Amino acid sequence: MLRLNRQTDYGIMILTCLVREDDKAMPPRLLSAPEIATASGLALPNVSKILKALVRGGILQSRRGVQGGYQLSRLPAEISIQQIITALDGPISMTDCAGEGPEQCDVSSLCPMSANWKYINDKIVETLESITLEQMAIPGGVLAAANNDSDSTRNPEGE
Amino acid sequence: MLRLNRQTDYGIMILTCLVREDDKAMPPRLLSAPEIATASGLALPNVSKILKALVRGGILQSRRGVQGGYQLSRLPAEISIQQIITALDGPISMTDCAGEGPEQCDVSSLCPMSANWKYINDKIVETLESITLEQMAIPGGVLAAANNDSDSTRNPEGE
DNA sequence: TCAAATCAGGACCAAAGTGGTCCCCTTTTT
DNA sequence: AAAAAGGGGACCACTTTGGTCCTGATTTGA
Repeated sequence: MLRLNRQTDYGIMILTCLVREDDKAMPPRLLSAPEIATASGLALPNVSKILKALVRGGILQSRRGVQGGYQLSRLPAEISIQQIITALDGPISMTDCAGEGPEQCDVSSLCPMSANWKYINDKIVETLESITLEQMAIPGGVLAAANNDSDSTRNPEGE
Repeated sequence: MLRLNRQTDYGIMILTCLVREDDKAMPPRLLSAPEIATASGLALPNVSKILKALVRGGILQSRRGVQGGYQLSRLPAEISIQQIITALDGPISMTDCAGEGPEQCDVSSLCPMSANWKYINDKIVETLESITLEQMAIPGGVLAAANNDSDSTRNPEGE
C-alpha cells in the first residue's frame, strides 16, 4: 500500500480548496474553519483539527477573534507536497533504517541496507518536493509541469 | 511518515540474506525457514509467514518435504524492490485517488486531484521499480548503480 | 465592559490495522 | 511409516488512526 493517512489526504484537498477560493476573491481574505468545511465538503471538527496542524507546520497562518480565519503563509507555488505531508504526518521515512539514527535495526550485525534505504528515501522526498500546491490545485497540473521540463527528469520512452 | 510496514521491511532484509547465502554456497541449494531465520536473526514463525507471502507473490520458489526450502525464483538483478513491496503489502497507492477506481473520493464534485495523484504515484512506483534486489544486497549498492547512469536520472547538483 | 466569534490545545473513544504466534494439514524423502 | 519440511489460515494483543468534543485564549465590536 504505502499509503499516506487520511488526514494528510484531506489536508491537501483542503489546501487546494483554499487556493481556488483565494483566486476567486481577489482581495485575499481570511477564511474561517466553517467556510473551509463547507467549501471542501468535509465535517467541521475534522477540518478544524487539520487546519490547526497545518498552522503548527507553518503552512497556514491564522488569526483569532471575530473576522479571524486562515490563509496560506506562502504562495501556492512555494509550498511543496512534501512540506504538507511532513506537517501532517511527520517526516517521511520508509523504514527505521532510512530514519535519523544509524542503527535502529540491530537484528543481525550492522544493517547493510541502511545507506540504500536512505538513498531511496531521499529519492522519494525529492519527488514529493518537486510537486507544488499550485500544480496540485489544477486538474492535470502536475503532469503539465512535468512536460515543461522534460530534461530534468526522464523522457517518457519516445525520443 | 509514509512508512512501509514491518513485514515488508523484514521481507527485504530476508531476501538480501538469501542473496548473500546464495553467493556463498556455489551450488545454489534450498534454504529452509529455520536456516533463514537464523541467518537473518528474526523469529522463526514470523520469518515463515513472510516467506509464504513471498512465494505467493512469485518472488520465491519453495519445495516441500525433507530437504525442502526456499530459493529465489529469478536472478537478484531481475527482482525489483517494487515487486517485493507489492508482494508483501499490496500495490502501491498513496491515496484513494491514486488507486484503481476513478472517484472513490466523492466529497465535493469530482476530485480534481485524481490525475495528479496518479502521476505522483507512478513516479514513486518508477523509482522503486528501478532498484533491484541485487543492488540492495550490497551496502551502498543502490548509490553506486545510480552513479553509473547519471544521465537517466538527475545529476546530483554539481555536474 | 461584555458578548460573540473564532482559533488553540488536548482529551477521548471507537474502529481498524498491524505484528506476531500457533495449529493443523499436505507434501516429500528416507 | 515416520520425520522434515512448507501451506493456509485462525487468533489475539497491541498500536494506530479517524473522528468528535470540550475547555480555554484571543480578538472584535457594540
